[in-house]
Amino acid sequence: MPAKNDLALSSALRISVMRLSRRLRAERSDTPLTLNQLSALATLDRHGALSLGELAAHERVQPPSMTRTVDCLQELDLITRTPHPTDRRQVVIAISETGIGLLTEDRRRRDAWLACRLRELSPAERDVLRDAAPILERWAQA
Amino acid sequence: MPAKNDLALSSALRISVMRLSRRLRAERSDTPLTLNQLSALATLDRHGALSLGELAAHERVQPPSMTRTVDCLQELDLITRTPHPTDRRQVVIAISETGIGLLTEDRRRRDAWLACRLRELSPAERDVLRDAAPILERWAQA
DNA sequence: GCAAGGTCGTTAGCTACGCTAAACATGAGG
DNA sequence: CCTCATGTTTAGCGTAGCTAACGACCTTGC
Repeated sequence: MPAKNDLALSSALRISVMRLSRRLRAERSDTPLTLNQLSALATLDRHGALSLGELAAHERVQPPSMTRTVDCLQELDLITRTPHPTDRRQVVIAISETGIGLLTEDRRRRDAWLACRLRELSPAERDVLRDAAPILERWAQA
Repeated sequence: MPAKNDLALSSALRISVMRLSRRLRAERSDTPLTLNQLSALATLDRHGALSLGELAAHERVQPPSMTRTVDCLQELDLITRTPHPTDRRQVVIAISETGIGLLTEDRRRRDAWLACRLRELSPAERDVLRDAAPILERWAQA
């Protein structure tokens, strides 16, 4: 398969991903959190406490952007900001009990749109996406 | 496979898609156009002239958002706004010669990041994405 | 005909969420 | 100490989505 097909494929993927992200952004549940805030919270849940810079790197975002996200999460008592034990420049962000509660409570409801779409697929199609997800994930982190 | 795996899958897909869209937005080429403007232009190229409302629907966007996108494209003479022949409320948007030129000229350069990533994949992985793309595309349009 | 109400596009104003540049605070080394 | 590097925040900007409201225009019912 020559490069021509790859170009068409990348174009299709690009447009689909952009539209799907818009779609997902609109399909958020009734929590007060945006998808980005939820994503940061989930990252803290999965990886444990992180410095602001590490969290920003995980979310592929510049530190100033993460500061604002964290500000909002702290406002809602979903995370805690504590000074780093040895390096007082750093700030350690950790998910709070309230945050964990919201996350587990929300995991049942969020992704409703995607989960619903998944159920509409054939098993073969689901398998395709199961294979594709790690590739997209790798790209998103690269 | 029970619903639990589907939930994990939808969660992984959601986060990947959101991060990838951020990534793609940052990796735009040196054209003066954003990815959304390019997407709208490509839609006009593929589907021919559309009313603003139709174009907005195609792009899964509300009409006011599309008005602004189209304003910008018209500023650059990439599209034309003409009154609808019979219904003077509507506006017909069509890609211009300049727009087609920019599109074909740009198709070679854009998607560089994704195309580059595609080349890094094994043939099997490319096939996975080739299968996955239509599914994502269907979702994005649904 | 013509007034009432619906549709299409635009304008105005809001929010979310990225970014860079620069300020501030702290740590490390000469 | 003084300087320079590093981590976070502040300030300001840009893009792109949304809803609400408005004007222009069609359609319909009287």
